[in-house]
Amino acid sequence: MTEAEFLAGYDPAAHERPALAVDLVLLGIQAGRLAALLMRRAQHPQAGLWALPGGFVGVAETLDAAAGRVLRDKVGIGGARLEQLYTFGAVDRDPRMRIVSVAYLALLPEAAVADARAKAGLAAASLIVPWAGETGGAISAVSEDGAALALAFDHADILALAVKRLRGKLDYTDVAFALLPDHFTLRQLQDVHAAILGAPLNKSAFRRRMRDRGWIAPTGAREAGTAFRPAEFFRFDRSRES
Amino acid sequence: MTEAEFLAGYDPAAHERPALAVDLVLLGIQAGRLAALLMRRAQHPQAGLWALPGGFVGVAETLDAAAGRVLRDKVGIGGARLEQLYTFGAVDRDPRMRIVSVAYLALLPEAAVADARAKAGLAAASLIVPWAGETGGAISAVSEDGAALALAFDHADILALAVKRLRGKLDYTDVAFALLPDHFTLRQLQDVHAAILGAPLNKSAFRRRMRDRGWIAPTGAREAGTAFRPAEFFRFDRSRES
DNA sequence: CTTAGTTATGCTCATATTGTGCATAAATCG
DNA sequence: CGATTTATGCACAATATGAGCATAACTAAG
Repeated sequence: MTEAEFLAGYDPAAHERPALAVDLVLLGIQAGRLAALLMRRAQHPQAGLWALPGGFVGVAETLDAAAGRVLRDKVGIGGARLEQLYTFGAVDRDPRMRIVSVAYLALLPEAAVADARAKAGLAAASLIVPWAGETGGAISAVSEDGAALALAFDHADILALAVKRLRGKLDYTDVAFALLPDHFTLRQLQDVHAAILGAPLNKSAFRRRMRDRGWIAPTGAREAGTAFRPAEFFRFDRSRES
Repeated sequence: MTEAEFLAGYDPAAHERPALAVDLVLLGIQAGRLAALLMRRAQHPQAGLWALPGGFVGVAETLDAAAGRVLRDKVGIGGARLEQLYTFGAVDRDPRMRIVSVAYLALLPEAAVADARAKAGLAAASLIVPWAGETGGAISAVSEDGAALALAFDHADILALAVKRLRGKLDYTDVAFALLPDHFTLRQLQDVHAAILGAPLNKSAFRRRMRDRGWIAPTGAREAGTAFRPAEFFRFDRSRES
């Protein structure tokens, strides 16, 4: 049977379908560390556990649109860089029914992290991002007092994949700039890279590499109020992005 | 409203849901070039156009399982390396109804490509993989007589993304070995890389890089029947994969 | 006003990786 | 046996990265 025959003979209404949802991994920098924004589940199942914001996909709604709607309506953030991550389809990932979830990665500038935390039901969890060898170690979420947070459903897997994806794209895409304000110093940029990788970086080599790459342009402005030599502010030069 | 409230108040049966399908991009090497296996659509819509093999996801079936089932039942290949690629959710991507499709990448060794072509309804399309700058140019499919193939639905987008993903993973994962037989020469390995990248590679540098990486082990065996010095066969050394 | 303290920035040198070319090896074919 | 062709290893150049140091620029303490 060919695909065409199969599709022609298939009555979609006759079969039960999985439900389709989107889940958002909101990542940002907080206090110099990589942090995720999580919601505490108030009801069963998995009441009290921490979960990614999510919602079902409407029948006339794009996946990207569904992710944007969740970001706007549930997290209260208008714009952020959204990127599809992976689709999770384990049969028993939700105990209520079969839900296939398209995970999205949202990269928030530091100011948006603070904004979002002010909303009800949202809390930031610092992420422990160890650098255990090339591929990195296990990622775990801890609250501000250092206690490990239990995540609902398969959301720990989703979170771990998000951090790994972020790491992988870090040095050949512009993801780091999405976590920074418009103007930033080279040190801030380096700190973001180090937070994502979970490892310290060579200062000279990092600066040289970033400048040679041509993605950043000096603004001429300088930091103020520091007790030492002020650093120059740079901005992301989108025009020279490869 | 929190996520928990939303989910609790949501009656999944009350809303119309998108249908969920998987589509398979079958990539392999044929005559030294990167090729995709496509099916010609026999019926409307888009009759006569070329399409990726696909099928709907059962309500009690994992996404990976659905992809494996399509590979087995529609393509007739038992085992191949399957990897989730991206989920396509444009509202009008299928004119019949709303279908969200999880695209999978299947990497076939050269022998499996020939096997699969013997099955009814399957044909190989060579892929034009130009190297236009860093990110690569547009990917197009051509038949063996050189004519461009028109692809159904959004399958050209899916195909293009598959090749880009393959390119991106080429030099830090073992994807190339999935397209080769168990024993291969360094030249064969280089040809696979060149076919995927759409650009020639420096021979000395490539050999040195591959050997230094430690992923391949010499077998001691050599080519036979060549009109010149025979190359040594290597095998992929999975034990030293990072 | 001077000096200590701190970080920014640019420079140099050592090391590692990659690009490039060449010499030699090993097979077939005339 | 010599011509031809590709495989393999080596040497050198060019580039990228790691690491450290000298100087600059600011604040705060004295």
